Amino acid sequence: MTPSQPPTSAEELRGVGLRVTAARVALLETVRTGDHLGVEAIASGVRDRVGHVSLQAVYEALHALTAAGLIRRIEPAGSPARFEGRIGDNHHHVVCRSCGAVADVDCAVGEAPCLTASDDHGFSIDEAEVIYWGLCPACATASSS
Amino acid sequence: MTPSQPPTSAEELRGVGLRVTAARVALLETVRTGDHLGVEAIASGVRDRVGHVSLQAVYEALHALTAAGLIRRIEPAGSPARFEGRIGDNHHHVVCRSCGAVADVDCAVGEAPCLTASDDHGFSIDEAEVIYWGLCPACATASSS
DNA sequence: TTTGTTCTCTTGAATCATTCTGGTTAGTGG
DNA sequence: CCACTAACCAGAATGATTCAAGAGAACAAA
Repeated sequence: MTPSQPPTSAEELRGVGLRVTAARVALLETVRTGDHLGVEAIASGVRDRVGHVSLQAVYEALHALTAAGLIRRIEPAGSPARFEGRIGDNHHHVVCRSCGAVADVDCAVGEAPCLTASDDHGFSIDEAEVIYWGLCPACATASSS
Repeated sequence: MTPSQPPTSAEELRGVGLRVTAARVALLETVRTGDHLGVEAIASGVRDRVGHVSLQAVYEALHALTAAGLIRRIEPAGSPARFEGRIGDNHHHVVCRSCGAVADVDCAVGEAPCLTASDDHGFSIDEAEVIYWGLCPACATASSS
Protein backbone atom coordinates (compact mmCIF):
# COMPACT_ATOMS: atom_id res chain seq x y z
CA MET A 1 0.00 0.00 0.00
CA THR A 2 0.97 3.60 -0.43
CA PRO A 3 0.13 5.50 2.75
CA SER A 4 1.03 8.87 1.30
CA GLN A 5 -1.57 8.74 -1.46
CA PRO A 6 -4.61 10.96 -1.07
CA PRO A 7 -7.62 8.99 0.11
CA THR A 8 -9.95 7.53 -2.51
CA SER A 9 -13.58 8.61 -2.62
CA ALA A 10 -14.51 5.30 -1.04
CA GLU A 11 -12.09 5.84 1.82
CA GLU A 12 -13.42 9.31 2.37
CA LEU A 13 -16.96 8.04 2.59
CA ARG A 14 -15.97 5.36 5.04
CA GLY A 15 -13.97 7.91 6.97
CA VAL A 16 -17.05 9.93 7.77
CA GLY A 17 -19.08 6.90 8.75
CA LEU A 18 -21.04 6.39 5.53
CA ARG A 19 -21.43 3.15 3.67
CA VAL A 20 -19.62 2.93 0.39
CA THR A 21 -21.96 2.44 -2.54
CA ALA A 22 -21.33 2.90 -6.22
CA ALA A 23 -23.94 5.64 -6.31
CA ARG A 24 -22.28 7.66 -3.56
CA VAL A 25 -18.81 7.33 -4.99
CA ALA A 26 -20.13 8.44 -8.36
CA LEU A 27 -22.05 11.30 -6.77
CA LEU A 28 -19.02 12.57 -4.87
CA GLU A 29 -16.93 12.49 -8.01
CA THR A 30 -19.65 14.10 -10.09
CA VAL A 31 -20.00 16.97 -7.66
CA ARG A 32 -16.24 17.46 -7.44
CA THR A 33 -15.74 17.33 -11.17
CA GLY A 34 -18.72 19.54 -11.91
CA ASP A 35 -19.14 23.20 -11.26
CA HIS A 36 -21.94 24.11 -8.85
CA LEU A 37 -24.29 21.54 -10.31
CA GLY A 38 -27.99 21.30 -9.54
CA VAL A 39 -29.71 18.13 -8.42
CA GLU A 40 -30.84 17.09 -11.90
CA ALA A 41 -27.38 17.60 -13.34
CA ILE A 42 -25.85 15.60 -10.52
CA ALA A 43 -28.35 12.79 -11.01
CA SER A 44 -27.52 12.76 -14.69
CA GLY A 45 -23.78 12.69 -13.98
CA VAL A 46 -24.22 9.83 -11.54
CA ARG A 47 -26.25 7.88 -14.07
CA ASP A 48 -23.55 8.35 -16.67
CA ARG A 49 -21.18 6.60 -14.31
CA VAL A 50 -23.20 3.84 -12.70
CA GLY A 51 -26.44 3.46 -14.66
CA HIS A 52 -29.79 3.95 -13.04
CA VAL A 53 -30.12 5.88 -9.79
CA SER A 54 -33.38 7.30 -8.52
CA LEU A 55 -33.71 11.01 -7.91
CA GLN A 56 -34.65 10.33 -4.31
CA ALA A 57 -31.44 8.41 -3.75
CA VAL A 58 -29.56 11.41 -5.10
CA TYR A 59 -31.37 13.73 -2.68
CA GLU A 60 -30.67 11.40 0.22
CA ALA A 61 -27.01 11.01 -0.69
CA LEU A 62 -26.64 14.76 -1.11
CA HIS A 63 -28.06 15.25 2.36
CA ALA A 64 -25.77 12.63 3.82
CA LEU A 65 -22.63 13.95 2.17
CA THR A 66 -23.53 17.52 3.03
CA ALA A 67 -24.11 16.61 6.67
CA ALA A 68 -20.81 14.74 6.68
CA GLY A 69 -19.03 17.79 5.29
CA LEU A 70 -17.77 16.19 2.09
CA ILE A 71 -19.73 18.55 -0.12
CA ARG A 72 -21.32 21.94 0.36
CA ARG A 73 -24.78 23.11 -0.54
CA ILE A 74 -25.39 26.60 -1.83
CA GLU A 75 -28.76 28.08 -2.56
CA PRO A 76 -28.86 31.58 -4.03
CA ALA A 77 -32.24 33.28 -3.63
CA GLY A 78 -34.62 32.27 -6.39
CA SER A 79 -32.60 29.25 -7.52
CA PRO A 80 -32.83 25.56 -6.75
CA ALA A 81 -30.01 24.17 -4.63
CA ARG A 82 -26.56 23.62 -6.08
CA PHE A 83 -23.67 21.60 -4.71
CA GLU A 84 -19.92 21.97 -4.83
CA GLY A 85 -16.98 19.84 -3.84
CA ARG A 86 -14.69 22.63 -2.79
CA ILE A 87 -14.90 22.74 0.96
CA GLY A 88 -12.88 23.77 3.96
CA ASP A 89 -11.67 27.10 2.62
CA ASN A 90 -14.78 29.16 3.33
CA HIS A 91 -14.89 30.77 -0.08
CA HIS A 92 -17.81 32.80 -1.43
CA HIS A 93 -19.77 33.10 -4.66
CA VAL A 94 -20.69 35.49 -7.46
CA VAL A 95 -24.13 34.83 -8.92
CA CYS A 96 -25.49 36.20 -12.19
CA ARG A 97 -28.86 37.90 -11.72
CA SER A 98 -29.83 37.04 -15.26
CA CYS A 99 -28.79 33.45 -15.95
CA GLY A 100 -27.96 32.18 -12.47
CA ALA A 101 -24.36 31.27 -13.29
CA VAL A 102 -22.19 30.78 -10.21
CA ALA A 103 -18.46 31.30 -9.81
CA ASP A 104 -16.18 31.00 -6.80
CA VAL A 105 -14.63 33.97 -5.05
CA ASP A 106 -11.79 33.39 -2.65
CA CYS A 107 -12.22 34.59 0.88
CA ALA A 108 -9.43 36.80 2.11
CA VAL A 109 -9.63 35.29 5.57
CA GLY A 110 -10.12 31.66 4.63
CA GLU A 111 -11.88 30.48 7.73
CA ALA A 112 -15.43 30.99 8.97
CA PRO A 113 -16.71 33.39 10.06
CA CYS A 114 -14.61 35.73 7.98
CA LEU A 115 -16.66 38.80 8.84
CA THR A 116 -17.80 40.11 12.19
CA ALA A 117 -21.28 41.51 12.59
CA SER A 118 -21.48 45.05 13.93
CA ASP A 119 -24.24 43.91 16.28
CA ASP A 120 -24.86 40.20 16.61
CA HIS A 121 -28.14 40.56 18.56
CA GLY A 122 -26.95 37.86 20.92
CA PHE A 123 -26.65 35.27 18.16
CA SER A 124 -23.67 32.93 18.28
CA ILE A 125 -22.44 33.30 14.72
CA ASP A 126 -20.34 30.57 13.11
CA GLU A 127 -20.36 31.56 9.46
CA ALA A 128 -20.61 34.64 7.29
CA GLU A 129 -21.98 33.76 3.86
CA VAL A 130 -21.31 36.27 1.12
CA ILE A 131 -23.04 36.30 -2.24
CA TYR A 132 -21.97 38.86 -4.81
CA TRP A 133 -24.83 39.67 -7.18
CA GLY A 134 -24.29 40.99 -10.66
CA LEU A 135 -24.20 40.02 -14.31
CA CYS A 136 -21.90 37.46 -15.84
CA PRO A 137 -19.85 38.58 -18.85
CA ALA A 138 -22.24 36.96 -21.34
CA CYS A 139 -25.39 38.47 -19.81
CA ALA A 140 -23.74 41.88 -19.37
CA THR A 141 -22.89 41.92 -23.07
CA ALA A 142 -26.37 40.79 -24.06
CA SER A 143 -28.15 43.40 -21.95
CA SER A 144 -26.02 46.39 -22.97
CA SER A 145 -26.60 45.89 -26.67
CA MET B 1 -51.06 71.35 3.68
CA THR B 2 -47.81 70.53 5.41
CA PRO B 3 -45.13 70.04 2.79
CA SER B 4 -42.49 68.96 5.29
CA GLN B 5 -44.44 65.91 6.45
CA PRO B 6 -43.09 62.53 5.37
CA PRO B 7 -45.14 61.06 2.52
CA THR B 8 -48.05 58.80 3.37
CA SER B 9 -48.06 55.21 2.20
CA ALA B 10 -50.58 56.17 -0.45
CA GLU B 11 -48.35 58.93 -1.75
CA GLU B 12 -45.39 56.60 -1.84
CA LEU B 13 -47.32 54.09 -3.90
CA ARG B 14 -48.44 56.74 -6.32
CA GLY B 15 -44.91 58.09 -6.42
CA VAL B 16 -43.57 54.87 -7.87
CA GLY B 17 -46.37 54.60 -10.42
CA LEU B 18 -48.60 52.12 -8.62
CA ARG B 19 -52.33 52.49 -8.08
CA VAL B 20 -53.39 53.11 -4.54
CA THR B 21 -55.57 50.34 -3.19
CA ALA B 22 -56.49 49.54 0.37
CA ALA B 23 -54.74 46.21 0.07
CA ARG B 24 -51.43 47.70 -1.03
CA VAL B 25 -51.46 50.43 1.60
CA ALA B 26 -52.17 47.79 4.24
CA LEU B 27 -49.48 45.53 2.83
CA LEU B 28 -46.86 48.25 2.86
CA GLU B 29 -47.69 49.15 6.44
CA THR B 30 -47.79 45.52 7.51
CA VAL B 31 -44.34 44.86 6.08
CA ARG B 32 -42.92 48.01 7.65
CA THR B 33 -44.44 47.36 11.03
CA GLY B 34 -43.54 43.68 11.01
CA ASP B 35 -40.14 42.12 11.32
CA HIS B 36 -39.04 40.07 8.30
CA LEU B 37 -42.46 38.57 7.81
CA GLY B 38 -43.25 35.68 5.51
CA VAL B 39 -45.99 35.74 2.90
CA GLU B 40 -48.61 34.08 5.10
CA ALA B 41 -47.91 36.46 7.96
CA ILE B 42 -48.15 39.43 5.64
CA ALA B 43 -51.43 38.17 4.19
CA SER B 44 -52.75 37.76 7.69
CA GLY B 45 -51.63 41.26 8.69
CA VAL B 46 -53.24 42.75 5.59
CA ARG B 47 -56.48 40.93 6.34
CA ASP B 48 -56.49 42.29 9.87
CA ARG B 49 -56.48 45.77 8.38
CA VAL B 50 -58.74 45.54 5.37
CA GLY B 51 -60.68 42.30 5.54
CA HIS B 52 -60.38 39.68 2.85
CA VAL B 53 -57.44 39.68 0.45
CA SER B 54 -56.46 36.68 -1.63
CA LEU B 55 -53.02 35.16 -1.28
CA GLN B 56 -52.45 35.73 -4.99
CA ALA B 57 -53.07 39.44 -4.59
CA VAL B 58 -50.51 39.47 -1.79
CA TYR B 59 -47.93 37.75 -3.98
CA GLU B 60 -48.62 40.13 -6.81
CA ALA B 61 -48.43 43.20 -4.60
CA LEU B 62 -45.22 41.95 -3.01
CA HIS B 63 -43.71 41.61 -6.45
CA ALA B 64 -44.88 45.06 -7.47
CA LEU B 65 -43.61 46.76 -4.32
CA THR B 66 -40.33 44.87 -4.46
CA ALA B 67 -39.80 45.84 -8.09
CA ALA B 68 -40.65 49.44 -7.19
CA GLY B 69 -38.09 49.39 -4.40
CA LEU B 70 -40.50 50.09 -1.55
CA ILE B 71 -39.79 46.80 0.18
CA ARG B 72 -37.01 44.27 0.05
CA ARG B 73 -37.17 40.54 -0.34
CA ILE B 74 -34.79 38.27 1.51
CA GLU B 75 -34.59 34.53 1.14
CA PRO B 76 -32.19 32.67 3.40
CA ALA B 77 -31.32 29.19 2.14
CA GLY B 78 -33.95 26.67 3.16
CA SER B 79 -36.58 29.26 4.10
CA PRO B 80 -39.54 30.68 2.26
CA ALA B 81 -39.19 34.33 1.23
CA ARG B 82 -39.44 37.10 3.80
CA PHE B 83 -39.96 40.81 3.29
CA GLU B 84 -38.78 43.87 5.11
CA GLY B 85 -39.53 47.57 4.92
CA ARG B 86 -36.08 48.81 5.79
CA ILE B 87 -34.48 49.72 2.50
CA GLY B 88 -31.83 51.99 1.09
CA ASP B 89 -29.16 51.35 3.69
CA ASN B 90 -27.80 48.06 2.36
CA HIS B 91 -27.86 46.33 5.72
CA HIS B 92 -27.35 42.60 6.23
CA HIS B 93 -28.91 39.79 8.26
CA VAL B 94 -28.22 37.24 10.95
CA VAL B 95 -30.23 34.05 10.55
CA CYS B 96 -30.75 31.36 13.17
CA ARG B 97 -29.86 27.91 11.85
CA SER B 98 -32.35 26.31 14.20
CA CYS B 99 -35.52 28.41 14.17
CA GLY B 100 -34.97 30.66 11.18
CA ALA B 101 -35.24 33.90 13.14
CA VAL B 102 -33.86 36.90 11.29
CA ALA B 103 -32.32 40.08 12.69
CA ASP B 104 -30.79 43.08 11.00
CA VAL B 105 -27.07 43.81 11.04
CA ASP B 106 -25.88 47.24 10.02
CA CYS B 107 -23.47 47.46 7.15
CA ALA B 108 -20.35 49.42 7.94
CA VAL B 109 -20.25 50.86 4.45
CA GLY B 110 -23.93 51.55 3.96
CA GLU B 111 -24.08 51.39 0.21
CA ALA B 112 -23.94 48.48 -2.21
CA PRO B 113 -21.69 46.77 -2.96
CA CYS B 114 -20.02 47.06 0.41
CA LEU B 115 -17.45 44.36 -0.27
CA THR B 116 -15.17 43.85 -3.23
CA ALA B 117 -14.60 40.39 -4.64
CA SER B 118 -10.99 39.26 -4.78
CA ASP B 119 -11.64 37.94 -8.29
CA ASP B 120 -14.89 38.94 -9.97
CA HIS B 121 -14.52 36.51 -12.92
CA GLY B 122 -15.59 39.31 -15.24
CA PHE B 123 -18.96 39.74 -13.55
CA SER B 124 -20.24 43.28 -13.09
CA ILE B 125 -21.13 43.15 -9.42
CA ASP B 126 -23.70 45.56 -7.98
CA GLU B 127 -24.39 44.10 -4.57
CA ALA B 128 -22.71 42.05 -1.89
CA GLU B 129 -25.24 40.18 0.20
CA VAL B 130 -24.05 38.98 3.58
CA ILE B 131 -25.86 36.45 5.73
CA TYR B 132 -24.46 35.62 9.14
CA TRP B 133 -25.44 32.10 10.20
CA GLY B 134 -25.63 31.02 13.80
CA LEU B 135 -27.97 30.36 16.66
CA CYS B 136 -30.32 32.89 18.18
CA PRO B 137 -30.10 33.34 21.97
CA ALA B 138 -33.15 31.14 22.60
CA CYS B 139 -31.94 28.25 20.40
CA ALA B 140 -28.38 28.51 21.73
CA THR B 141 -29.70 28.13 25.28
CA ALA B 142 -31.94 25.23 24.31
CA SER B 143 -29.18 23.31 22.52
CA SER B 144 -26.51 23.71 25.19
CA SER B 145 -28.66 22.28 27.96
C1' DT C 1 -18.42 -17.71 4.80
C1' DT C 2 -22.74 -17.08 6.85
C1' DT C 3 -25.90 -14.32 9.21
C1' DG C 4 -28.12 -10.40 11.11
C1' DT C 5 -28.59 -5.66 11.66
C1' DT C 6 -29.08 -1.43 9.77
C1' DC C 7 -28.32 1.69 6.23
C1' DT C 8 -29.39 2.64 1.45
C1' DC C 9 -32.22 2.51 -2.63
C1' DT C 10 -36.63 2.03 -4.89
C1' DT C 11 -41.33 3.45 -6.44
C1' DG C 12 -44.99 6.31 -5.60
C1' DA C 13 -47.38 9.79 -3.48
C1' DA C 14 -47.54 14.12 -0.77
C1' DT C 15 -46.23 18.77 0.55
C1' DC C 16 -44.99 23.48 0.25
C1' DA C 17 -44.08 27.86 -1.88
C1' DT C 18 -44.86 30.06 -5.82
C1' DT C 19 -46.60 31.02 -10.51
C1' DC C 20 -49.95 30.87 -14.21
C1' DT C 21 -54.73 31.54 -16.33
C1' DG C 22 -58.78 33.74 -17.47
C1' DG C 23 -62.21 36.46 -16.10
C1' DT C 24 -64.05 40.39 -13.02
C1' DT C 25 -63.53 44.68 -10.38
C1' DA C 26 -62.11 49.12 -9.48
C1' DG C 27 -58.40 53.14 -9.71
C1' DT C 28 -57.19 57.04 -12.57
C1' DG C 29 -56.48 60.21 -16.28
C1' DG C 30 -59.01 62.55 -19.59
C1' DC D 1 -68.66 60.55 -15.89
C1' DC D 2 -66.09 57.11 -19.11
C1' DA D 3 -62.78 54.31 -20.86
C1' DC D 4 -58.52 52.04 -20.12
C1' DT D 5 -55.90 49.18 -17.80
C1' DA D 6 -53.87 47.87 -13.41
C1' DA D 7 -55.23 45.14 -9.67
C1' DC D 8 -57.89 41.46 -7.83
C1' DC D 9 -60.15 37.00 -7.53
C1' DA D 10 -60.73 31.71 -7.56
C1' DG D 11 -58.80 27.81 -9.10
C1' DA D 12 -55.44 25.01 -11.21
C1' DA D 13 -50.61 24.02 -12.32
C1' DT D 14 -45.67 23.78 -11.64
C1' DG D 15 -41.25 22.62 -9.63
C1' DA D 16 -38.27 21.48 -5.95
C1' DT D 17 -38.10 18.79 -2.20
C1' DT D 18 -39.71 15.49 1.31
C1' DC D 19 -42.21 11.51 3.22
C1' DA D 20 -43.54 6.39 3.39
C1' DA D 21 -42.90 1.65 3.25
C1' DG D 22 -40.98 -2.20 1.40
C1' DA D 23 -36.87 -4.49 -1.12
C1' DG D 24 -32.03 -4.77 -1.51
C1' DA D 25 -27.15 -4.29 -0.19
C1' DA D 26 -23.03 -3.10 2.95
C1' DC D 27 -20.70 -4.22 6.84
C1' DA D 28 -19.57 -6.38 11.41
C1' DA D 29 -19.58 -10.25 14.17
C1' DA D 30 -19.68 -15.09 14.57
